[in-house]
Amino acid sequence: MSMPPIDLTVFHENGYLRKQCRVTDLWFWTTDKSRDTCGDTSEDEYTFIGKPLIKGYDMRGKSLKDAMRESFLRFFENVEHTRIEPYPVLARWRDDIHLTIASIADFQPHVTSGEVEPPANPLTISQPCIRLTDVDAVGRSGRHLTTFEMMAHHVFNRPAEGKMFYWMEECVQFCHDMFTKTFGIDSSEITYVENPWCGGGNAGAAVEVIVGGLELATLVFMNLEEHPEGDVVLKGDKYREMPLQIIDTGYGLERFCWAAAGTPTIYEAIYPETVEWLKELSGFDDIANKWPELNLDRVLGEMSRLNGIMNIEAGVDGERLRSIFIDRLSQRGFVLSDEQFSSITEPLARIYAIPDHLHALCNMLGDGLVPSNAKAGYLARMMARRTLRMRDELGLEVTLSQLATHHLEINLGNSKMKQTKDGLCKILDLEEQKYVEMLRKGGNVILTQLRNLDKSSDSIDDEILFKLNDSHGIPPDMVISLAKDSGWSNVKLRIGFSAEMAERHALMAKNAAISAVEKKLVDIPETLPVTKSLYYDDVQQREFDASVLFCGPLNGDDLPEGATHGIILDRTCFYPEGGGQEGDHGSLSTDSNIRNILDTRNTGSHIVHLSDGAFEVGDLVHGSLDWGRRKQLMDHHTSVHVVGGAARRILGPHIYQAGANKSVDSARLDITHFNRLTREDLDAIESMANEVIGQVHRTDKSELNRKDADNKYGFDLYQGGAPKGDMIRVLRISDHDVQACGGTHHDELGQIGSIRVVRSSAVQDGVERLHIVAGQAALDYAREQDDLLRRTVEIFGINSEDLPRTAERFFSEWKEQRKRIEHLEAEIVRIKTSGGDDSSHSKDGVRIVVMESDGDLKQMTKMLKELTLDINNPTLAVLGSRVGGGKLMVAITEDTIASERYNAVELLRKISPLISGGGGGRPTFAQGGGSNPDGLDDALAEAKKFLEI
RNA sequence: GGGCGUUUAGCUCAGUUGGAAGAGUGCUUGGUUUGCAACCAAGAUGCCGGGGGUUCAAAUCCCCCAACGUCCA
Repeated sequence: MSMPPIDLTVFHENGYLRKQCRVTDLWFWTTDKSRDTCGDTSEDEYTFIGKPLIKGYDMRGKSLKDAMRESFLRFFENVEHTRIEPYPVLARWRDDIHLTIASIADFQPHVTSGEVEPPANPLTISQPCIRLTDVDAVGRSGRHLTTFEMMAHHVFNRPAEGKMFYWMEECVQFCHDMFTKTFGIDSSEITYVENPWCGGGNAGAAVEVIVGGLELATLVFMNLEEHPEGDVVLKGDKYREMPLQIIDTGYGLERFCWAAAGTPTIYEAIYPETVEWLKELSGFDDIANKWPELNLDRVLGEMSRLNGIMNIEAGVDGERLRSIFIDRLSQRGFVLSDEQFSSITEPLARIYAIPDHLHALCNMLGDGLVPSNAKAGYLARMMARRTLRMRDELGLEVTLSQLATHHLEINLGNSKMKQTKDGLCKILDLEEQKYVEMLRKGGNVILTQLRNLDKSSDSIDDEILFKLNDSHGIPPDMVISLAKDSGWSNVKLRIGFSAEMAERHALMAKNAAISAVEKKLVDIPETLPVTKSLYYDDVQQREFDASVLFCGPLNGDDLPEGATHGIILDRTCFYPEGGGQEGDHGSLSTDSNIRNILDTRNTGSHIVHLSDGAFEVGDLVHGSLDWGRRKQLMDHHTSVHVVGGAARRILGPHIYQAGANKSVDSARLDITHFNRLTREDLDAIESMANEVIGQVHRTDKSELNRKDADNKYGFDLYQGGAPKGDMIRVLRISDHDVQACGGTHHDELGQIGSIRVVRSSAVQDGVERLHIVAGQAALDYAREQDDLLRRTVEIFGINSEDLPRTAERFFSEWKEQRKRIEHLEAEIVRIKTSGGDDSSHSKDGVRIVVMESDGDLKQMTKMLKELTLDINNPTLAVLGSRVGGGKLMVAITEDTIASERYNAVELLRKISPLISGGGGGRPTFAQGGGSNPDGLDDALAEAKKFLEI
């Protein structure tokens, strides 16, 4: 069975007919009897350019968006939907995506899986989203954006429980009423296209709403899940109906604005001030004025209409596309030369893309993101770099932070942001510095790579271009333009190169996606009851009684030494490794048996005790915790929260936990920050942390359902990653820090004693690791440091306060003396080689020296240098040494009769076999060695014999 | 998380096939000129990121580690 037709009363009542599109074969509903395309095909042009379809919205830019959004939300409020505040653009509650890419993403995975109740039902929202997949088309296509708001109404129905709010009929009715009544669009302009949707294991019927050739909304009726026994087949996969039936709609706010403005591109509808400003800054009017006969607005409108039907995908060959475009334009009476086309569209594409990119960047940084060279932070860096590059290509004399400041004022006024404006500007200034540094370094690399390339060459090797892009961040077209500036005036980028590079990246990503499946720790029967955890009720509990439910052999490579069996009990106060906190150790015993527990881990539902021996299922055991260890782990874990809160208060709102580890010896906390931390920063954090444990007596632990937790504390709660399940454990340390955390924590902060932030180190760009010791570990650390100092001071026989000065004196003296030794050695060499002893002979105007030395290679080299450097004393020198199996060196004064007459390599090859070795070098300098030092005398004698002295 | 690249004098960087560690700049001294980011000469400055291996011989080739950079997810 496939999808049945979508046949709704609302269509019939409004005079709609069901037809099949002759281009896409999709079924669609229209009021126009003669229409035979669905509206969103390569033959359906935009009808609203210059002729707005939505009347009564004369404003532009931010006020247009505000008005449009308000109208939408109010419409749905009036029909019993609850308005929900938008979620952040950084999807902190999810571990599968970095950015919020759709309004439904707010409710995935927990609400859509049915595990968690939605915040309201039905609800309406306008969710800012960022999608970077089409980033290359932004500015060029006239309609693509990386940042947009998805307006939506969502419904979560549970028909089996009698909770059915509404479904297709009502949904489409709402949609139709809104378009025709609130926005005054004529029914004849609207087509409803049936196009089933599937993705991520779910599927359902869906309707695309096309207005004036532009898709303004998609209504998805998600009621199917992938299942091998499902009876609905979609694109080859089987699906069955699921208990939760969701209406997922998406209305493009910016597209509404565009349809209301009728501007040539979407960018002029939503960022008019910025577009004007950038045109002015870049002198765009001068370009336009070069061809007064061109009516630019009409050309742009025509281009936009063309764009609407040409469907530019990323990676399409730019050159080819351009010629098609110019052809199509001329068919429509707009004759442009190649030059005209490029010099208009290229700067415009950048002018259009910059505000879009700034919008994404400001939103991401506003949510507290720190740019980085990895993970989510990289997305911000990429947007910053793209913006900077376009700025440079346009020749704009503004900094990135000035651009952002402008954007914040004009397009994001009154937005609620976590990051401060100063913080945002500081981050962008740093990004600009890094960008400039990258360009500077890249310039050097280009010159080095191209050194061997002929100046008249017209292309650069593919491999060089790939490497410059992938390793040094210089995109191919920038390489070309820099190369042109440096004298390779003919080089061009091969047509289709960028597409090839994208393909190559896609292939690499595909290969990398093949990942290993982890082995299960133990094979647990599915029916085993879930372990009851006792450690939350009383974190001080050290002893308990329980019965053994399961005992089996352990699998895996990372088992502690001696661990053989995994034991599952009905209840336990052993904390399993989780949230960066290591698992508990201790023992389990019966009257006759005692086993050591070497680690404790979690399989999701069961807590596995890693034991050094077995028990029988049904045994009653007494559990006993290694309390010293647990206390220390709790000291560290609770300290990490205290330190994290202190870092946020001192360094700024962008501080977010990027990872943590708590072991017995120390704890590590990785935080997002844009700079390396100084000792002063660490001292300030440390001081505040200790103040907090002095002032705040009790920690506040609560268990909330997710809906209430989100509501009460927001998404900063999920510093330690996205937790699973409906119930969230929250640890609150007064106003200092609130986090969702499943670890074990002290009830009284005073238990920690003291906290030391020992040092910080870099994890990746934008992430700083704090090394923390607390409680007994802090004491141990202090003792260790004292001990180090004491032992060092004893060696020098001084007081500890004199240590730095003394160490410095010793180091500089050592360096000085080392140098003096070298000089003295050189002096010895001079004395040895200048004397007229019997090792020196003269033959036909060439001094010949054959002697044994006792130095190493370096000293011998020095001696040879001394002997053969003087051009006025042509010399051939042979030195031998017994060091390391025997060494031989031959040197000849260059550019003299000596070098004409003798060949050092030849001579060396003659004599080196006598010490069982080989060697080589240049004609005037050869060296070799062997493994028979006793043959040295023979070798030197052979040399003398060969030289006839 | 994966791929690639870089690491050499205080700084910016060369270093070819494994065979005598370099340039520019800065520094010190002397001279010249004393409007100078001037000129001339001499000089000092290096665990060639760390560890292991191959080799008679490694800045150079191989392996491991680290820091930094970069592209992709």
